[in-house]
Parts: sequence; C-alpha cells; structure tokens
Amino acid sequence: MANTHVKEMKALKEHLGKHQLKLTRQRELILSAFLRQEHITAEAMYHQLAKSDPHLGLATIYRTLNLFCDAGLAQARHFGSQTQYDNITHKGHHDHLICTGCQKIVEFENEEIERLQEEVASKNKFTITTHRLELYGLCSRCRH
Amino acid sequence: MANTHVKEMKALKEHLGKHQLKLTRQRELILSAFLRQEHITAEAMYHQLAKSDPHLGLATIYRTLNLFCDAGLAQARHFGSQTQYDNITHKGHHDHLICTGCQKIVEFENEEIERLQEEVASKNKFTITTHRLELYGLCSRCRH
DNA sequence: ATTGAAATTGATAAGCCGTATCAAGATGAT
DNA sequence: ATCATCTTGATACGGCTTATCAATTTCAAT
Repeated sequence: MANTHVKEMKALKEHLGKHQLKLTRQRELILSAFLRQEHITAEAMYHQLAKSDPHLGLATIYRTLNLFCDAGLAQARHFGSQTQYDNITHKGHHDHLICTGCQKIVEFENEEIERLQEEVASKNKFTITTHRLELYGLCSRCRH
Repeated sequence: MANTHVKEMKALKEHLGKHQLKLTRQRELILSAFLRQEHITAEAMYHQLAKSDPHLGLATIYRTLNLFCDAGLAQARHFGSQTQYDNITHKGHHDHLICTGCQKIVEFENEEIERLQEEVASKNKFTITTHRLELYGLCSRCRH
C-alpha cells in the first residue's frame, strides 16, 4: 500500500483495535483499492482485484466493505438492485441530470442546493453524511 | 373504483393504449389501492389486498407496480433490501431524509430546492419530468 | 353477441445479491 | 515460538424480484 491514504489506514487500525479485530493482507489490499474509487460495488471490486489476487473471495470483499462502513470510511447505498459503497472520505460530490430519452447523464454541482439540504436536515435534527439527487427528464434533442 | 383518481386512471389508460396493453380488473384494483398510499412495497400491497382478493398473485403486483412506473404514476426506490414504490401523484412530490442508523424516513418538501433544480435543468436545456432527492444521515437519537 | 388473436394472470421456478456457515489458515499478544 | 482468537475462501442458504408457461381474459373485428 502506498503511503497515500495514511489517514484512512490509521482510522481503520483504530477501529480494529477497539473491536479486537485484526489487520490482514486482504483488508489492506481492499482498503487501498477502495480509496481510489468514489463509489464501487462489491462485485466490481471483486473483478478488479481478481487480476492481481485471483483467490480473494467475494465474501471477503462484502465483509470488508461492511467493515469499512462500521469504521466510518464507507457508506452503503442501494442503487438499482445492487449496493454501492461510497467512499465518504472522497471530496467533490456531484449530482446527476439524466435524460430518459437518450440516457445521457450530465453531472452538476450546486452549492445553494447543498446548503438548503443542510438546512432541511438541521431542521429535522439530522446529520447528513451523504445524499443523492437525480433529475430525470428530456434533453433538448430528445424533447423534439 | 371510486370516481376519485379519475385523472390517474386516464393517464394509465393512455399509457395502455399507446403500448397495446389491456385494462384488467387487477390493474384497476391495484391502481386504486396504490393511489391511497404515499409509498408502499409490493409485499405490503399483497397482504393488504389479500383480504379482499385472495387469489391476486404477488407477481401481478410487481408487474403492475412496474407498469405504473412506466406510465409515470409511480417511482421505484430501493431501500434496505426492498423496493418502495412511491406515488408521485400524491399531493406534489416529496423528498426523503433517511436515517442510516434506525431506517427512519422523514418526508419533506422544499420549494426553494425545487426551484433551483429547475434552474439547473434549464441551464442544461433539460425539461424535468421527475426527480429524486434523498439525504442520508443520522437522526438525533442515532447520532449518540 | 361471438370470435379469435394477443395480452394477462397466477403459481412457481429460477436468478440475483448479500449473508451465514465452517474447516483451514493467519494474526498477534504473551 | 506458542496458541487462543480472528479471518479467510468456498459454498450453502435466504430474501426479494423476475421469468416461465398454461389457462384465462380482454378487446377489436366481425
């Protein structure tokens, strides 16, 4: 593992220590791969890691990603029929504008909306860890 | 079926007509039940309707709720291990604040956010038909 | 009203995703 | 280095949703 992601490694070790869990080669490997992504599914990571480590089991990936959730490094989010594990240490969230005609996806960010989301959350005494905003519609070409 | 929900019935018939689909007793029944809810799972509707119609199959409910999604009356949302079908005709769209600790869902509406969404869309020359906004986090109880 | 092609239904098998199980192996406190 | 404990990998299992298919229903054309 590169000496980037030192902070996250430290956070993981702290969690492991607190819960009498052990640091394994697999956990290091999966953490390293996970931190390079903004979000990933267990299956996708399985295939990705299979190249360098063909014997890494899918169950181990699921277990480890769930461990990262417990450790506060990841957050599970259900999307389609699968679970996306979001890297919550990753900055720069973006939202999506999706054309239901041609499936084109435009990414955008809007600070004002983010601010209002925080406002809604605090009004309800929630602490937001992540969010998802998707606007569905037709792009100019598909409207005609 | 009561003569409330006439508009939605009309929208469904229009969709059916366009796609060479047929209006059945089951579809009417399920539409009627669906429109009384803000959101519901297929399983929940199955049990609810079993009382008045014990032979209505679960597969039919899934198929019909997916049909409603195609017809623009419903929107599927994956939550936990199940799919929630949201009634998007229900007194305006509402968004969700979801506690990842206890699974509690708080619904909210925010005109200002909706307005900003329109703004983002028009900036990208999109016409929005629907949207989805989910804020994930911890409620006050689960934060501790 | 009857007919008949096409769609729909209900029952259930199958599929997919994620978790549980468990023997074999790895870890780390002593 | 030892050894209790945790972890892994392979796979069985379970929950949710979709696919399959024979029987039934719908609806447009008689």
